[in-house]
Amino acid sequence: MSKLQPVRGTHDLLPDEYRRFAHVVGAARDVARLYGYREMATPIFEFTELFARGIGETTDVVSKEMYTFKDRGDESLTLRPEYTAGICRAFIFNGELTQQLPLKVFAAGPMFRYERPQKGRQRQFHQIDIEVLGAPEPGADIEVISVAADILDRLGILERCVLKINSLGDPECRAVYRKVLVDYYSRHLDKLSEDSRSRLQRNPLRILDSKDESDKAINVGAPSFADHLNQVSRDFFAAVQDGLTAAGIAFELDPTLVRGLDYYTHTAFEFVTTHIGAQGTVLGGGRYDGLIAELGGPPTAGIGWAGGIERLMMLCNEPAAEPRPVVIAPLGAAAEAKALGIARALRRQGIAVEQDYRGNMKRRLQRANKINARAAIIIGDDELAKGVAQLKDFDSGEQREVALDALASALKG
RNA sequence: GCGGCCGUAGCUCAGUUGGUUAGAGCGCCAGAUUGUGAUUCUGGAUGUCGCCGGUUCAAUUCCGGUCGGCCGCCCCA
Repeated sequence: MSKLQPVRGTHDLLPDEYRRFAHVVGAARDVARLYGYREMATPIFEFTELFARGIGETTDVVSKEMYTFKDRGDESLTLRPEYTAGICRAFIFNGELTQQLPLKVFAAGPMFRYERPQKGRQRQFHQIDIEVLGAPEPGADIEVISVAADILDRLGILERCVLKINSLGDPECRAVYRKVLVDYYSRHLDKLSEDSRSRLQRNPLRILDSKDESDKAINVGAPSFADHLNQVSRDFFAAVQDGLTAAGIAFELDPTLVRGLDYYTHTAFEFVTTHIGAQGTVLGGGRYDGLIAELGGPPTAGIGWAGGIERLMMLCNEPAAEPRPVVIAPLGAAAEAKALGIARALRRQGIAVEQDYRGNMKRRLQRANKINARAAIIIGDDELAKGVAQLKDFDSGEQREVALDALASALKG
């Protein structure tokens, strides 16, 4: 038993659950397509260097959560912990992608992070992802958030989520603010929690969001980022907010919203919910104008987000039931052989038909009922001789005789 | 990485103040005569009581470890 257990933080997606998984991805894919985003995929592992440089050496994700290993050629590889770096790498590497900007892509797939699992947090988890490269305008921020809102809406969960946005400014004013903040906290070092003291150099903006009571008290007097945004950043953030309002997308300003990946600039946003436990961020992202240059590409603006498929699954209601199949139930060797051809002809017309491999009439109808079939086509020697079948409707229980060549229209009507 | 709770049939759970064959509901399987489901009735099987070790005459029950899940922190999707 213990040997057959999946690795901690991973799990099997059984058919019922996979159906909901596919429902989430399908909805996202459909909406993304409506906005002109094209789907693509990048490898599940990359050179470790890509993530170390892209995400930031000091971030939690890079410093303690990556699945990194050496392959047989002694290369250091890492299972991707997020999608953005890989897509930016592909953008830089594949010149054709740089020819028509902005590039708008949709992607989905597994991500890997060595974290302590709990509800909504696995070591292998799955994300849907949207990126726009080569668009420095606030219109891209607005659009990308709009795609997200529409996906959540299509899944029926938008009203259970709140959109929080913040501006992290450009590198210039962020550096200034960071310094001001570090100075402020340094003056209150003795009252800071242990967590926050370690955050002070690594990611001081995080302290603003601390849940520690003592930290909260200090935060009351902390300098605010809004006061330190330069004019460019201020204008940009205002344009994003105006656009969201114009698009009819509700949002809340959250000055404590700080994303943990180094590459973010300007807009940061999250759709959060209180319905699925502590891991309430269902989708989040932001702008990363410096990332592509940092990775060695041509200076190119970027913005995007990732959504946690498992978290979205927890929140959304059951997808529409699948179409009910028809079961073909032959009796005897001759009918069984004939049924194979009949079933195939019906499937070619788009009718879902299932045929058991064994069993008498009772067993076949029992199984038909179990798989929620809508009808059964019953064929024995008598029917074979007359070129007909008994068509039994499971909901009404009624059964009637139908000519074999009229089966398709009878089942469609 | 830190703190806490939990682990009994496929599922949801009860139970043993340590003591013969560990239970229920749902589900599953088989029957209620010849080629007809679901409903009803009758019968049946569920299981190393997560795993390893310790204490004990005796452990599923107590203790330790381990694996896994969950809750909070951290972090994030």
